[in-house]
This record gives sequence, C-alpha cells and structure tokens, in this order.
Amino acid sequence: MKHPPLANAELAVMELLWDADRLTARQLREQLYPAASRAQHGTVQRLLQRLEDKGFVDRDRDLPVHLFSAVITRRTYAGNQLESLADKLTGGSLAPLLTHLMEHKKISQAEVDRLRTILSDTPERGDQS
Amino acid sequence: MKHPPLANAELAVMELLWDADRLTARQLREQLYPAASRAQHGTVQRLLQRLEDKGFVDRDRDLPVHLFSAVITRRTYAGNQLESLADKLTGGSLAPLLTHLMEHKKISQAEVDRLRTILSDTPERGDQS
DNA sequence: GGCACTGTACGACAATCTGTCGTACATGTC
DNA sequence: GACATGTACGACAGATTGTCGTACAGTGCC
Repeated sequence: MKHPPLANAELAVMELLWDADRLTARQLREQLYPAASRAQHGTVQRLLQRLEDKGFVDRDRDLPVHLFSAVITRRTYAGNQLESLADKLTGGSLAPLLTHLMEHKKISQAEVDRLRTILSDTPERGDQS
Repeated sequence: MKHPPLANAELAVMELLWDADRLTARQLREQLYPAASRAQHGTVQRLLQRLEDKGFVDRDRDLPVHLFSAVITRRTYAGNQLESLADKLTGGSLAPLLTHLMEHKKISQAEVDRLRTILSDTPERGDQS
C-alpha cells in the first residue's frame, strides 16, 4: 500500500525520528510534550502504533523498551506526497507549476540553479554537452 | 484568508468549473451525478455553498438561477497547494520532488526538456549560455 | 513473594471534516 | 392557485485524529 498523508501530530513524530534515527517512546514524549504526564505517554504510544500500521515506523522489539525508527526518509515521503498532489492537480506535469511559481517569484534563484543541476543529471539525450 | 485544501467532491466541482468557466448548479449536477435526483441537487448546492465560503467559487446572483465560476485558476490552486506542502515538508524546496520524480522515471524526457526551457528563461545568472 | 515503576497494547471518546439528504422557503410559469 | 425548479441550510453518518484511561507484562528492590 502506498503511504497516506500524515496528520500534524503524526508528522511531528516523524520529524523527530527523521532527525534522530532511533528513539524510544519516552524520548519522543519528552520532546513532544515537555510537561510530561502518564497519559501523554499513551498518546505517543498510540501515535507510534498507528504510524507502524501505516508503514512509516519500524519498531525494534528486541529490548523490552522498543526502539522506533523511520522506515522511509523525509525525502521519500516528501517526494511521494508532492508527486501525488501534482498528479491529482496537474496530471503529473510540473511545467504549469514551475511556470506559475517562477512567474510569482516564489522560487529563488538558488533554487532555480539547484533544479537546473538536477535536470542536467539525466543520462542520455545530453543535448547540452 | 488562505485557501485550504479541497476534498474530493469539492475538487470534482472545481474541475468542472475550471473547464467550463461558468455553470449552473443543474449543469454541475448532471455531470457529477448522471443519475439525477432531487436529493443530489441539494448535495451540489451544499458543495457550492461551502466552496463559496472558502473563497473558491463566485456566484452570480443576478439571475434567479445562479451562475457559478471559479475564483482562482487551477494553476493558482495547484501552485499554492504544492507550495504549502513543500513548505511543510522540505522547507519550501522543490528539489526533493524533482529528484524523486527523476529517480523513479516518473518524468518523461520531453518533460525534462520543457522544464529545462522554463528554467532557462530566468533573467540573470545564466551560467550556461 | 509482594510491591512499585516503567513500558506496551488498545479500547473509547470528543472534535472535526465530508458527503449526503431532507426540508423550508422563494420565484417562475401556467 | 398549483406546480416545477431553484436556493438556503439544518442534520446526520462515516471517517480521521488527538487524547486519555486502563489492562497487562517485565524488571528491580524490599
């Protein structure tokens, strides 16, 4: 199954996992809810469980205290989400979007350069060398 | 107010409006629910009303039968949504999306060429010409 | 063993959003 | 007036989400 979009609280958990590689539920709770409480531990566990069900999080059960880690990278997730949105809205073509963004200066010169570099990495059809 | 994301049924209405410029509720219903019924007319009206509240649709009240039209273009909407998603996930950069698409061959050579052309139209900093 | 602590598993709930329908009311035509 | 068609909008069920509480397991300490 493909990856569904993440809600805010779920995304917050993923952000931490993306930054930290592996974390215990306790570490997550401490960052998400600085004013800790027993109840909020349950919340974090619930979120982790649902993220596991959705295939976003892997749980290392070897130790009694599980270690959680992200299954997909932030980039993969971002890429998938952006792609499916682009698919839905513009039939997958990025041209209209890029044009729009550039017309409205929503895209920096640095970004333009970066994109151009990416596009230049295509194999074959090197119409520029 | 900014434009929130559209749900499926709402998006379907917008698609029709984007293609047709101005439509009556009846015309919309005929396309959305070919097997027409009185009840579904209510559904369409409801959707239109909520779209109006959200600022997506303009309603011409001059005639007894209102004429509905899209306030923002498909491109503007697509651009905004992609932009806000990119903001949330990758700090606004489209690079991950492009990288992802190219890695997975989800993007044709023709599209690559098109994008490259668009990017080349930037003024200044022409580091390739 | 008994008890406290910390962890996991998960049922339950309120809030929200969406798609849907029904109903009330207005306006037009005959 | 009677009827058809339109708009306005309350109401509802289903799904999703964030939250909490509670049941149960493993460990350590007395």
